Amino acid sequence: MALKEIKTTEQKITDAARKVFIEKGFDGARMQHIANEAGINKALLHYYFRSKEKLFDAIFYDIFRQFMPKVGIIMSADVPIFDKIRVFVSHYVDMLLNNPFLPAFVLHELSRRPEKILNVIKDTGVNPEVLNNFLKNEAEKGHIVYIEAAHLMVNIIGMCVFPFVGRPIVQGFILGGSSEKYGQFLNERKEKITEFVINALKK
Amino acid sequence: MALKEIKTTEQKITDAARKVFIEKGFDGARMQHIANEAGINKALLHYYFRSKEKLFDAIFYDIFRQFMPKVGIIMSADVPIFDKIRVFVSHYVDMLLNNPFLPAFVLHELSRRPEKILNVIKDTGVNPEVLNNFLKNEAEKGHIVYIEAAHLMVNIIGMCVFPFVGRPIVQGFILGGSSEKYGQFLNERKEKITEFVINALKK
DNA sequence: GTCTATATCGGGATAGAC
DNA sequence: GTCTATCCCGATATAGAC
Repeated sequence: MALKEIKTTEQKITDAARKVFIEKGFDGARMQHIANEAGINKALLHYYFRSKEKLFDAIFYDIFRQFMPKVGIIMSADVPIFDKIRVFVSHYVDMLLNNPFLPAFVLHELSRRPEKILNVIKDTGVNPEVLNNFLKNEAEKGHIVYIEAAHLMVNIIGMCVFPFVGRPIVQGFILGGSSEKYGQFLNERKEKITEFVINALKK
Repeated sequence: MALKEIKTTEQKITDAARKVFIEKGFDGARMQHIANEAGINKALLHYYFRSKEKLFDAIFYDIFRQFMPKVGIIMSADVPIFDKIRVFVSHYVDMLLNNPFLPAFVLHELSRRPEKILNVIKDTGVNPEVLNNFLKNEAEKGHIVYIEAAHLMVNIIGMCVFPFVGRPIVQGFILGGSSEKYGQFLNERKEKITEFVINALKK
């Protein structure tokens, strides 16, 4: 964000909505709260977006895109497989560190209203076929053991996402409650995940 | 459930509450809906449990316990490490297959009200120290590469849970939308996860 | 475009009869 | 213990002045 920027009212609203929705979820969010956060009043929300639902839709797509890993882009780079993985995990975990509450929000809203995904399937495509062929190829060359793209992707994303979406469990149970330990744990994740995945793929 | 069982009203209520809360989340659930599901009326809900919040608390602990992996029990069995992992993943994924919407619910509610975890920290302890010592031991014997218990557990749980909590994404994007493919994918998970983890731990 | 005031309704909670 | 009827607040949404 630039320093002297002047936000339009619409931007103020969407910024506020984004924040409150992520924090509270659709059902838990209050229009009043969003208005306060934006420094305006409720009526204006409805002037710009006709309903809570429409306001939600207006922000959800962007949030979803942010959550969706940029698998395609990274995978198409012309670097060895292990480097691809390193780069992907590093980028993705960085995004999560900057938006720690994003995964819980996206996953919950999608679970509650799976239809929403239809509004959102556009250019967000992941195309596992490309990755699949690549993996097959690498396996034939003997660089890695064979694994289907879908399973590999779900494995990696699951490992990246869980510490965030399951923070209370990880911090409270696995790490004994300490918030410092949790921070430390997160810092180690990138490396640990990369290591783990690469080991799993080695012959 | 036995065939001729006679449910007490309280059981009818908690069963209904469990179902509706898991489906809709706390904020999305309606007392009316729960009453309908239980075949009674709203007033009776308040007669048994004084408030929505208290009703929620009454069911949440059990659900949470179900979600928490029984790491301790399985890990204390006197079998080789790879068998432990096999058994754990198998048990845990089976539970998820039987309760596919449970993880999204638990993770969302805990994220929204992390204090709730205090009500729930009782005998659910996981004790990673035991597992940690075990892993250290196995590593020293040269059976596996060393890995911290916390990271291993988070890795495994993340891989198990993500296909469920992220169903719309997995099915919609990674698998192209087909619900058959998704079912097939789930069936493969147990084996794929076990394989992946064991490979990652091998020297 | 932005505000205040208000309509409208849904949903949690209670009163009270049976 | 279980029901019907009702209270009452909070939240979305709209009307209308400026």
